[in-house]
Amino acid sequence: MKVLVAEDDERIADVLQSALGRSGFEVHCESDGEVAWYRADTEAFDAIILDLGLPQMDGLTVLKRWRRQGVETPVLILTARGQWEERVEGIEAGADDYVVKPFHALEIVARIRALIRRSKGVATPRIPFGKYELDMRSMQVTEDGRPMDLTPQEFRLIAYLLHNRGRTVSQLEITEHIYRQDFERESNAVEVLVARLRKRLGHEVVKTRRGFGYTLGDDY
Amino acid sequence: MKVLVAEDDERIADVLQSALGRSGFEVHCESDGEVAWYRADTEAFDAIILDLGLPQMDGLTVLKRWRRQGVETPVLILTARGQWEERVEGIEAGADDYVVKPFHALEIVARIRALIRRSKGVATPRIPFGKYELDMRSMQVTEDGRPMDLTPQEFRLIAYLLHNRGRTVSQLEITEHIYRQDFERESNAVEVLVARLRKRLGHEVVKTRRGFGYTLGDDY
DNA sequence: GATACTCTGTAAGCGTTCTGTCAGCTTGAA
DNA sequence: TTCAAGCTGACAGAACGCTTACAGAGTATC
Repeated sequence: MKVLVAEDDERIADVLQSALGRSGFEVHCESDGEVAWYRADTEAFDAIILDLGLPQMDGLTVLKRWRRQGVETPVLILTARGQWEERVEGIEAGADDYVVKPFHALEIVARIRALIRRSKGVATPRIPFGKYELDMRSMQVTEDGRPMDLTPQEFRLIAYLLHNRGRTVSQLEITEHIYRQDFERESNAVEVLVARLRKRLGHEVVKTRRGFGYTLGDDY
Repeated sequence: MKVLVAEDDERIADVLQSALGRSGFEVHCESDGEVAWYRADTEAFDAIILDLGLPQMDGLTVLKRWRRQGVETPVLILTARGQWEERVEGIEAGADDYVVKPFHALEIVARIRALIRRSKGVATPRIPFGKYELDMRSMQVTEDGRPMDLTPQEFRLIAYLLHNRGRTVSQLEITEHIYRQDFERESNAVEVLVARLRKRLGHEVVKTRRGFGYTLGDDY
């Protein structure tokens, strides 16, 4: 699950990033309102955490523009204590939930989970695929209930594929989502990783689309 | 889709070329401002990525000249972190979007996609045609929902035709948009490619206009 | 600390698929 | 009917992805 955190206070952003990251979310932070707007306009996030007091373009404006352009991603807004007018405006502008600062990071995690669950119409922390099941909370894949020992990289790959069911994801996209930013592009690391994942879960789990990338197999 | 990358830093140019190339774009690089200006003035690109700090003729000048001469191709400018004056000037000079260095290559790809989508007036990344549907995001063509396995080149061709619905596109134009820069012009590769696409989607999908080029079939 | 083990990226070799080339054929316009 | 434009099938080189072996980094164990 990919979450966008639009927050200019670096301390808060760090706390959110770490809390969400530990809970298995892929977190992307932006501190500038206009940049945040662009990103959610061009990339598919599963949820957005939006601070209303952002530089360049304030949160409310950003939110209104998203909704006007058809961005339906659930948005949780952060407001300062006592600013109830902001909350009202936020909800009217299309926010799905709000949290008042200061907050417990875990509360945010819980609410984001709930938002995503509602928006997808599914209980998301556990994703079944074939005879397997991926559990984002415990960061494990189980086969008929028995836990399988995937390596961290393997887990990230299958999680990413499962979260992008029905799409074909390119090697480049995989690289950018599960590797460091400065990662060597000409390497065949992704191919090797796919091979290793297949060795564990069966060859059909990941389907190759030559020249395009990879998808989940038809039965998953 | 043909994209011009005007960037003098060879490392950055390489990263962009590879990222865009893998995402199905036809990429042409120029490191010199004046040459870049000339190319976009004389050739039809679908989008341009422009570094503002170019030798010979700086990016802003290039951009202004294009706009003055009626070049309407969407332009995404690259600026160094913190140079917000540059961004403002760029937007005022007619840029459609900007990205701050350093950036994720995939972000550029997403934004270029969005720019092209907007400039062509195609609201959604999914374009239905007959019983088929083309999805630019997942890079797939589906028939009644079932995915078809087109090769990368076949996919680029049908995508280009769909983006130019109602027009007849010449073989030369196709060559310029979906092949490498240095591609041999006397080859009959386009004819072969059209034949292969027809074999997959049915003969009527692409109509030949002898002496002029190809269009989508009447029913599409 | 030494040793063994796991994880993960690199590199080389191989098979498969893709795609441009070519030669011969068909089609359509004048 | 003629002839250039376009079509088609065979082929071969290139591109792409898979596999395997290996090595360095990190971690656990004693």
